[in-house]
Amino acid sequence: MAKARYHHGDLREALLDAAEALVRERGADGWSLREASARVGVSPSAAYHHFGSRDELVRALSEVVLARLGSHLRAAMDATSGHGAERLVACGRAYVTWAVLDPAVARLVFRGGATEPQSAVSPHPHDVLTTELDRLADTGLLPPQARPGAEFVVWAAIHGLAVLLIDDLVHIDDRRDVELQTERLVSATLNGLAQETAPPADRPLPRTAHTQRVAQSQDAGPSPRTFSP
Amino acid sequence: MAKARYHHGDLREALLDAAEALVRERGADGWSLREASARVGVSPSAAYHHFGSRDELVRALSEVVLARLGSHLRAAMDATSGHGAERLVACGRAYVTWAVLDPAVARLVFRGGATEPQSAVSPHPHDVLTTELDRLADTGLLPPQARPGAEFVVWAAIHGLAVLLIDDLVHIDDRRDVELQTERLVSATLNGLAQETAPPADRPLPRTAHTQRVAQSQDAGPSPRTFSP
DNA sequence: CCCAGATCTGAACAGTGTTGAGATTGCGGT
DNA sequence: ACCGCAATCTCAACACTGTTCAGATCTGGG
Repeated sequence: MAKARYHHGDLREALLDAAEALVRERGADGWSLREASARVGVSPSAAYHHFGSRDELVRALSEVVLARLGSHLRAAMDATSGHGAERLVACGRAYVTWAVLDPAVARLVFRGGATEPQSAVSPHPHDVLTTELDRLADTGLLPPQARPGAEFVVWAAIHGLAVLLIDDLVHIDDRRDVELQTERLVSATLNGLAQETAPPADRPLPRTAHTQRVAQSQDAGPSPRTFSP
Repeated sequence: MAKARYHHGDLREALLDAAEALVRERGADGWSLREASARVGVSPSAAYHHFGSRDELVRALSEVVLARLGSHLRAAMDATSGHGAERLVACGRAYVTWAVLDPAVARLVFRGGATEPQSAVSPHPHDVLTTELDRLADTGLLPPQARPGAEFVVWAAIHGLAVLLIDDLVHIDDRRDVELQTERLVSATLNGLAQETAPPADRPLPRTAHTQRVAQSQDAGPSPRTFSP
């Protein structure tokens, strides 16, 4: 392979791959830029022609993996023959199982924080959830008054279980038990939402970090990113 | 203040305080052991007489903060005049609000991972949740068949929202809206649990990382900490 | 063919966690 | 009151980190 070449060819991609492998081997924080560069066979400073900093590498990797997770979720749902709620349960199961099977990478991605607004993380897991809940509302399985913002309730539940597991705050030995627990969680959440009557008039609508430009053009005012304590 | 003294007096506590302040100022990872030592007025190596490593400092700090969160939750529940579900809603509100108001420290603690089994994190947030759900089951608001493991469902939901917010994956501008979203989440989860019929016979019971010695003496076999993929 | 610009190297900088040898101190026993 | 021992802290050093920058090397388009 083009090893002795002065120009690498596709160093950017190679660094992303090496970083991902290192995360998997040594944990989300147990690796260095220099190590990834060395593994690719390149000097440490070469990386700075493709990423402005180590953090930028991490963000780029996060976006790649997040998009992969998105299509994984979609595929898991489509592989289900079930109707209605079963698809959403499959989605949650895929989400949690994915995190548990690749905990280091999951930690990195979930902790990566907000991705760039213009970044094309597609399909974003949140969007997958959103379209599925739309489907449930159309089917009538989810009453219309419970639909707005329901994706955040479901996402919080699923994400919470995944994070509790990969951070070792909760421990489940068997993989099958992880799935059972996830199914219970999603079912309970969905049933709870279905039971909702009229929402309060001022129910808040959260925003995802990967907001698209469309939403930006609507509200001109600068949206504060922090609370005033 | 004993400043020029060779022996500090209570360096361990001082380092914990300095570290917490640094986390709050510069983020969960934006500080160094050396910086904390310098702020306390002590050489970097002095810290190693109280903590085996930087990670050990972080773990110790996590346990302190986690215990503080536990009693904060208990206090928030006791401050509620409401009966039944309202107490649990107050607990969730306190959990999420606490995280959002001190995001850097919350990140550190939640990411700290499993605390030492013998560590006396008391009261642990998970235990607060557990006893409250016991109360709900006793009152009859939560059917008995839904009780086992219900704390993990509720915890996952609450924790998920908190983590999504502090990691900037979801954004809610106003603090009041955070509370409203939390209330919806807890109510929905609890209602969903209340609707549960008989559970599957082999429903898994997760374990918290802060397992107490009692549980250890029951099962003699070594409990594997990882899944086999 | 040739050279502008992208790409990579090498050496350097400040800062990090961690270690080990020695200085300083407080405390319990005589 | 003293001594010695163990706890506590300092100092200097190690290997390693992210990052910068001047210069070497390659590549594609005129």
